[in-house]
Amino acid sequence: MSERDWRPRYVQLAEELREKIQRGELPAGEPLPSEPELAEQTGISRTSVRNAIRQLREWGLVRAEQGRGTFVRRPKVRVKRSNVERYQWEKDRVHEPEEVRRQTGGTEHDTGLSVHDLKFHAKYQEMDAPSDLAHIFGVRSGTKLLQRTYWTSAKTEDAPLSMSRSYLVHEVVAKNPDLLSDRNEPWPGGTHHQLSTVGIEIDHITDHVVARPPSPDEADILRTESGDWVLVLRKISTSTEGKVVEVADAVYPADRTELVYNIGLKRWNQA
Amino acid sequence: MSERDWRPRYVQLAEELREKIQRGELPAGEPLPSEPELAEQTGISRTSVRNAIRQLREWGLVRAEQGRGTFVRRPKVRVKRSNVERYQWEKDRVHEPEEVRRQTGGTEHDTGLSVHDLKFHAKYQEMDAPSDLAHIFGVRSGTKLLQRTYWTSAKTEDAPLSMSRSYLVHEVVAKNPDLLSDRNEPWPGGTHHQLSTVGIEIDHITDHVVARPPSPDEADILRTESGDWVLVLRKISTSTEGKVVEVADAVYPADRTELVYNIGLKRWNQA
DNA sequence: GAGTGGTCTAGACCACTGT
DNA sequence: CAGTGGTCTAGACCACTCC
Repeated sequence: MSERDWRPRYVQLAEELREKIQRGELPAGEPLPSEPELAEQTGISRTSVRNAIRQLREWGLVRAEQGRGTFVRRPKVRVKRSNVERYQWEKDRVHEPEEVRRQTGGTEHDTGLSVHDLKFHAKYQEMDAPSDLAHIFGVRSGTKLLQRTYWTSAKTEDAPLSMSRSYLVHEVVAKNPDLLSDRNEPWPGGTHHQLSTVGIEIDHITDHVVARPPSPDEADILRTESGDWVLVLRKISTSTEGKVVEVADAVYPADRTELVYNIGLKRWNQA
Repeated sequence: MSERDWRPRYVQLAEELREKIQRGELPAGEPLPSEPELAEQTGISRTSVRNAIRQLREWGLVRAEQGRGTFVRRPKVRVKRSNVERYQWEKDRVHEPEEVRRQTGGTEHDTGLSVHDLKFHAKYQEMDAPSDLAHIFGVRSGTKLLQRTYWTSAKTEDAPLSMSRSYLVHEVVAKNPDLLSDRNEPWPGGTHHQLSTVGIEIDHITDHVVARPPSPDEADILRTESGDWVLVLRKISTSTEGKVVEVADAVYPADRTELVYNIGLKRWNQA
């Protein structure tokens, strides 16, 4: 006598399919049986079958494609971002000769893809500081900011995408008019070099990491599935004079991203 | 003549309710109209109303409670974890006198809650190293590990919860038998002090941050909503001798957590 | 017991994909 | 064109909460 299974039928079906997928019985890329087929096989209604499939989608195991079928997703390879090393690398790059700086940008360094795999987009806009940014910069709400939006689109499928917004105090960077136009992007040497042209050196950077559901435009650019989340990294850069000079928000698809931070500790015997 | 709205009706309803919530017309804590009520008001079926509400749940805006109603969630306050400072603090604490070490543990430091608000749980188990952990520790698969599971449950509502698993190589810590039993938890001075009793000093720590849907037991302990994700932090500690001595996985509710990393950069003029 | 959300059915039409 | 997933209806019964 086996015990009665009190779980809802759609949960039971979802679990069955999950096990089949994880045992490799339904390999990645393969379609599930169609919804009417599953309904007939299991003797439950199509609505409940759809409920089970919705569960599998929330678990990130399958992806439904309109008119084609529902397919087992291949496990996402997470792209590692080591920001401690990356930020130092970006800073060091400023004193390289221009032809070296031209060869790789931050994005290529992030993704490991070459310039040829990526399309780079940049857009500059002026805006009034909302209260949270004003507070971080230590300026009054409504102070003019330069907002720079960057996104990359990959030519190859399954490549990691990203989207970021950077904020600078307009008055600070306006000393060099070249910094105000997106026609100068991609700037060889990146933000560190841009800021160095107005006499700013960055002393330290603080990363703030949160995860949340994507906004509609983020979902669009990153091509996330329904139920996916994004990792949001707010990078706050402080100059050697102790002023916050840049705030940058980067948005990554959470299931394809791993952030790595290396932290050295003081030795006891050197205290 | 207004244009026809081609979006599905449940999406339209979801958007309408989202706007009402964000305009404050439906304040946090208030119930939505019941499902039959919404169905009647809008003239669509209850199934479609439920679809709209599912959308709002995925957006994290509402929470459904069986038998009571569907309520507007109050925006979650994120608990900040500054691991750079925290890890150094934990290391420094080892050389404090025992009565000081006894007063606060890592958990209290994390959450800002006092000992009285939290129930602390610890469980030790032996296990054979799975291949990923074996690879990190640099030992053979199947090597005996000590697995330590910690979780806190809060007495007050809405308090941040957490759950973590720590792994040590059994042979390494067995030199001090006190380290093998969970009856000695909470250990004054934490892992740094525990390891110091077998002659180990930690030199640096690497944090690996990913986000994913919770496993069923994680969802249970953290009381996450369906559709919520968790932040998983894998902390890898390396000794002054260059060996990985501890791997610890901490799981946090993603919508209540913010991780902060402070990164100092080398000065140009000191190069 | 009345009202809530959770599960479930047996249909229907639609938009999209492939051949 | 047939077959897929997406939307939608009009019912039904259940488990749970609160009075």
